[in-house]
Amino acid sequence: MLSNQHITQLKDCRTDKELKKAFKKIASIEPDKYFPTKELKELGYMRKECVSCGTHFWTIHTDRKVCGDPMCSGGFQVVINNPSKIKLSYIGVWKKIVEILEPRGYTPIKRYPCVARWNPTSEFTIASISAFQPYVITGEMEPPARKLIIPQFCLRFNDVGNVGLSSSHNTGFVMIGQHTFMPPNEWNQGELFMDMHDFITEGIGLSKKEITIHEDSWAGGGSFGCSLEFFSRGVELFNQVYTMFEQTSQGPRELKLKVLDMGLGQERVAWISQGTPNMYEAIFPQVLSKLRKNTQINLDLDLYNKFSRYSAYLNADEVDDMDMAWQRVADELKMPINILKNKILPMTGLYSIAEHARCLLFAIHDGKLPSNVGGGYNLRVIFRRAIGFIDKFKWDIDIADVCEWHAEELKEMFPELSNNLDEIREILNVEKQKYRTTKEKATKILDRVLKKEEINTELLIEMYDSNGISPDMVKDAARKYNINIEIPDNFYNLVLERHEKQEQEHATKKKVELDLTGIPETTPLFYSDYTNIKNKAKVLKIINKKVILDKSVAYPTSGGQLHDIGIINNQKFDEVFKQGNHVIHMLYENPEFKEGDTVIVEIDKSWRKQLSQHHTATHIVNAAARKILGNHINQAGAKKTLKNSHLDITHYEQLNNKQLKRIEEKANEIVKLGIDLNLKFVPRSEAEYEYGMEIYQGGAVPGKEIRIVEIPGIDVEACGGTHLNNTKETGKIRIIKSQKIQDGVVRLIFTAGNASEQIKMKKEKIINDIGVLLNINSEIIVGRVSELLTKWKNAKKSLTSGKINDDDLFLNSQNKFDGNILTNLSELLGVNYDGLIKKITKLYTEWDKLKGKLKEIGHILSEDHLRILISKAEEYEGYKLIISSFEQLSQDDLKNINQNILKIEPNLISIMINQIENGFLIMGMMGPEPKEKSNLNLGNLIKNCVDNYNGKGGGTKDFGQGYIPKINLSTEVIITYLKKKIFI
RNA sequence: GGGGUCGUGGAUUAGUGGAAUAUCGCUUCCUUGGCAUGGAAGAGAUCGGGGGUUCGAUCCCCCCCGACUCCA
Repeated sequence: MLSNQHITQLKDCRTDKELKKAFKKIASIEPDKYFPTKELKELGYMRKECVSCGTHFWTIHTDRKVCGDPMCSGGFQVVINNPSKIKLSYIGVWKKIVEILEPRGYTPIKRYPCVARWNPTSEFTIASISAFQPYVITGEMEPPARKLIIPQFCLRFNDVGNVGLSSSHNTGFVMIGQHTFMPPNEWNQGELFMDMHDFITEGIGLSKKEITIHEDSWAGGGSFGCSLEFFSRGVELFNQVYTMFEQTSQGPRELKLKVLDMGLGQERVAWISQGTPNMYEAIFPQVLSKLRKNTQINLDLDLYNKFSRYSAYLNADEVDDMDMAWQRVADELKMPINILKNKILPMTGLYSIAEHARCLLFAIHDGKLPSNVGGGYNLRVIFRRAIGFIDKFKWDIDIADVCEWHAEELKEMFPELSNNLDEIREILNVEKQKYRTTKEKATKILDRVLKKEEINTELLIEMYDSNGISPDMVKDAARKYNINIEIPDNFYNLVLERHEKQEQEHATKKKVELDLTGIPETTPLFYSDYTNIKNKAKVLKIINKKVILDKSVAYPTSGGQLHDIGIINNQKFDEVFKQGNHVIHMLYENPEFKEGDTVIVEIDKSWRKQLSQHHTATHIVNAAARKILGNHINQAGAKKTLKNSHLDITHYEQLNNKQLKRIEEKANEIVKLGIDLNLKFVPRSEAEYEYGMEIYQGGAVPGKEIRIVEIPGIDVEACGGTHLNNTKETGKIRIIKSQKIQDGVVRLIFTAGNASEQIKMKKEKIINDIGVLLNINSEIIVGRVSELLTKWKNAKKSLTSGKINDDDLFLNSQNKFDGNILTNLSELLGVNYDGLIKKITKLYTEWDKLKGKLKEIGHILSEDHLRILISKAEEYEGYKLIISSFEQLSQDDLKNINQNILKIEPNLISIMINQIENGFLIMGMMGPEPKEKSNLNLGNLIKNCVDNYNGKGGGTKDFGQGYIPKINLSTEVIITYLKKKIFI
């Protein structure tokens, strides 16, 4: 179909963008070849070129000069003289398309989740075709039907700022897809075009004179084709993409499977059909009427009617200066900007709340939680934007209520949304609480900063980036202090620049790949029975110590499960990994066999068993967590090693010990039930149909046939790992700990089988060791350690105060404790299990030393002794000056003694020399009065002194300390030197 | 996935390479018939945990734990 000349033109296109551009040009030169021009002409359309933007378009108006784009044709004109003859409700749109297309051979199918677990390239479903990406498009998977229509709820967050403000933006919307997957000989472009054209004219009742059709092209993921966009009154109703070609290294060629991708906005069609002032009024009228009842806001639909024609001017993406844009709209409407804003903004707030609530309802229902990272962040942003409006206008609205109203309004079309409203309410409550906390924190920070610092751009960026305080918030808060804040126009660009700079510094490493061209793929033998640990195989390739066989039982690291280890002909391999579908065994030493030889592979049985136990346990824990915590639990990641396994689950808060215990109990119940696992390969579409999209817990899985791991009645997942034959073989599951690894994701770390025994023994050993250390029974450990901590603190205090309580010198608590000893100690001491022994040992030895020290220097610290020292004082500038000498004390001791002297007589100067094994410590302090008035600077004096003897030290005027290393020197000499310096 | 900020008595926090701030709360006493209040004294800080650098680390460096936040 493509001419040689065009093939040459397209061949060098490397990006989708280049492809799209090049192909658009080619198609526009020969429209008859690529577009259904025959049908268009028969319908009476004429081809024209827009004088404004140059796009080729089709119309039945002989005198029309511009295309249907709102920029060229002057905004939306949906409301005045509404063109639609048939009024369709929101759900009515779907019903109507079913009514018209089903008899023409299209199968209506259920929507896919808007959280795209099956798709490795995208987190959210962003278009109806996403449901079939990538595997249907690549031909790896059969579509549910070759000709179908689907009401697909999609999420797009790139235009959040425009929602509510413009009359037609959404973060969540239904794209009704018309899709066909056809070999070239069955491809009938004209028919596909006519089906939709008939829907528009017959189904919605738009006359041909209301329709403008643009020629365009499309490219994505290496495929490309041309497309027709249908416009009416400035609104793009849908885009019908005919994907016919693909780009290969040899150049472009016709696809074996031609894909029709038609996406029609259900919201837009409902809008144009009803001719409401904006889209929102058309799509959720019941929710809006409830919101209006709650808020009692004045509705000026007539004004909105006019406003909506110009709201495209307020597109935040294209407008630099928002105030100017508002002025422009105000000018068009010939009214003062303030009045316009006061009337319109509450309405836009209400629309935003309604729209965002609907999006949250779908997204959370489909398994995404608000979070500070990943796609969840988008949910947080829209939630906070909605709450922002509620706060701003002081409305009494609970977003969870709004979600419930949506579920009700959508029940006929999407009944599933009503299933877990309570859970969604709880999730939103937690999210609201987080928002409140953050906002309070922000207020505090602002208050502090405004009192103290000058606000510059640098600080604005800093506050936004690390505390989420937007410049607008700063401006608001600054008003109270009568401070004017300058916000640069390009503020958000500055934030971006800052990120780019930081991110550039972290370049990523690229993986080295082996050249395996021409080598057959390895047949995996690890899918059937995990106890199958040995096979005969032919050596296909040897690269250094890397061995590739024709088939192998050895499991390569994948799906979060660690590889097997074992032997090939008595030679050890300690690593197995995968490149494509080749399994590569990494030998310890150079192989003694050669390519073409027949060898025996055998893997380590207990290693394999432990990993299988951990893997099956992971599925069990996942199911248990969902049973205990709710339907919002999905797997967000997992890793199984020999030592333990961890499973990341989507949950909105840290788990407490009680919840962990319940999950553990539930998991062990499942183990005890002794359920046989069902492992099988099933065609993908069959698996999805039978078990639902929840099977993709571990993420996307490639292949026409996918392996299903089923624990009947408990859990079904698409999974390639090694699994047990019966849940009983898992052994005891122990949850070791949980941690929140990011907002909305909690990690459960647990063990199964022998690893559980190891953990149990390890814990027992720790408890035993502590018992031995303190020479007590385990039941009083907690009481005793807690006592130790208190008495350790007290003893430290005794040294500074000089007051000794004899009770602190003995440990005698007999308090019994019957909870989890290690958990309790961990919390008490602020260390994890592994650090317990070390910490307790440290506390004990320090306390023991302190005891000794108290006995030793108790008399030094006694008031009598200190008074004796004071009585030996000399006079310096009218103050008492003490120079005293000690032996074998620590720097802290000197500090304590000095402090106690100053407690008795605040206005004196005290210098101490302390001889220790490695030399001398010097310390000096003075009271507040000499600090104020004396000429003596202790820091300088001591620095001078230690410098003189090759030591080091320093300090401030009223405090100095230093160290002189061991040299042939005596305390007296130092004292003499000091005195000489003081009394010059 | 990539960055940033923060972690100091029960709460909110100041602070800095050199003896750990303040406010609220708490305890006791005084004032009053009692309460609110007022006055006085006092207790309360493993400066998130562990390493390192240093004569000296709450402060600087590294690792871990926890909280928050921005971007894709």
